[in-house]
Amino acid sequence: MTDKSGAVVEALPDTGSKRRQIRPKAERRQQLIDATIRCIAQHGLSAITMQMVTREAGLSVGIANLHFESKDNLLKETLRFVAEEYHGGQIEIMEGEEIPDLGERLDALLDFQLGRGVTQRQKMSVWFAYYGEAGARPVYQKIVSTVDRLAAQKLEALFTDIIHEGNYSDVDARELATGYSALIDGLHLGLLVTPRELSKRRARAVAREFLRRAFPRHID
Amino acid sequence: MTDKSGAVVEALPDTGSKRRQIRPKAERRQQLIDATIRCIAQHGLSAITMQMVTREAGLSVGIANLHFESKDNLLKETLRFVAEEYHGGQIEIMEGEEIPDLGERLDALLDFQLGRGVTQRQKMSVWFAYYGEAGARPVYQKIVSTVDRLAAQKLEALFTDIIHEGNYSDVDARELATGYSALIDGLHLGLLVTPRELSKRRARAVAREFLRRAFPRHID
DNA sequence: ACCCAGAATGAATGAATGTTCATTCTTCAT
DNA sequence: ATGAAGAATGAACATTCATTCATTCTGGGT
Repeated sequence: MTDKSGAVVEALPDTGSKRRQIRPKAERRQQLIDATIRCIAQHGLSAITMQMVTREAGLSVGIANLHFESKDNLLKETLRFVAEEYHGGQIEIMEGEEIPDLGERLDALLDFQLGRGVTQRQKMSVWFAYYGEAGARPVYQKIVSTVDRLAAQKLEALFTDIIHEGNYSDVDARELATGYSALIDGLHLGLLVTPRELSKRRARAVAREFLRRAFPRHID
Repeated sequence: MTDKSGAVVEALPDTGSKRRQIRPKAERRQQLIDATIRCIAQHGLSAITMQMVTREAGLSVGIANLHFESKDNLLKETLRFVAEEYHGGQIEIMEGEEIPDLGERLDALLDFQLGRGVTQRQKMSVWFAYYGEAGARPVYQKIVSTVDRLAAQKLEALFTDIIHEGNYSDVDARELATGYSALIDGLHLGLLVTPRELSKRRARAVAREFLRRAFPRHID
């Protein structure tokens, strides 16, 4: 009825192609997940809207409910993707036989955990946005727990190997693995919330020092 | 017009007193902040509504905008309160001369950081809910940074004293303080997201082991 | 060249939410 | 006892958002 607010939607300034394109379902899903990640990083999980995400993806609003059945589901799948990407990368390094030397493998792990890919603000924002909601949403807890547990086991196994190889005494692999994981999480948090106080370089130095104290004959 | 949905609001089941009460501004503000904390813990920062908060506080909806000018402001003030409570508690222990022995002071700090008060799910949920949004909201970053910086300085000072007293060599107070803070944050995160994998007891053991490695003559 | 399965669109809808403000009520100084 | 200051209320309003679905369009198979 109200013609007053008839703002003309004439501009699709971003994507040059106005032509409608049909693409396979898997591709569209990934496109939407990627857009969701960018939106969460920029606006936060609580401010995100479907219009925001679909516009970021260069698609129409209806498509989100076509490929994901609801906003809730899109957010869930996005978390699953990010979690698997992060933990999958870790696991690949830890169990990969490509790096025979255990000390070097540790270094590679650290590089991955505090390197370019993971510590991009975008990824960290998404990561902690979900952690923030995890207290109230068991679904999120479950998704993270599942992949987290496997990574923790692999880390413990790697530490056990190193302890054996270096004849380190007075060191508990499980406890050390818990501590190292927590340290990395905490450093990510510091990089996100107080980037002024904690540079990426210093974060790496701190983590490396932790490992050096535990495994002096493998690091440095 | 629609009489159909005329649900009779007859029940105020929670608080027995139906009588309107006038209380000083400061008290009402705290009442609302406390209710906000409980709501965030239970429903998450992104699901919170003003009706939820004011009902939890046992007050009417209008009062929130009377004492805080907007929802945004209420959330901001709630973060400020939680941040100051946590960091204030730490600082009090660290600079307090009540505990002359430095090793015992460290232990007291650890008790506070991983003890009953702080690691209640309620408080942790709130803490990380805001961290999650910090990436997208500079206001939150600033509030946390301000109090965080002071606590970091006090911790570094305490570590410096301990290093001096114990003649520890090959230890950098600043780096160690960064690592310890990150470790504690990471353990809080673990307690929140994967409580099944990480018990409070084990979290304390992990943190204590970190300190013991650094200051063996002060801890244990 | 033609057709049609189903991918993509976006205006419309209804529900939910933050904010306002006219009104009611409480308290206390007088 | 009385009046005024202002604390508290909650129905009403305007806005925003997730979801729907009638319609349009595309591309491959024949």
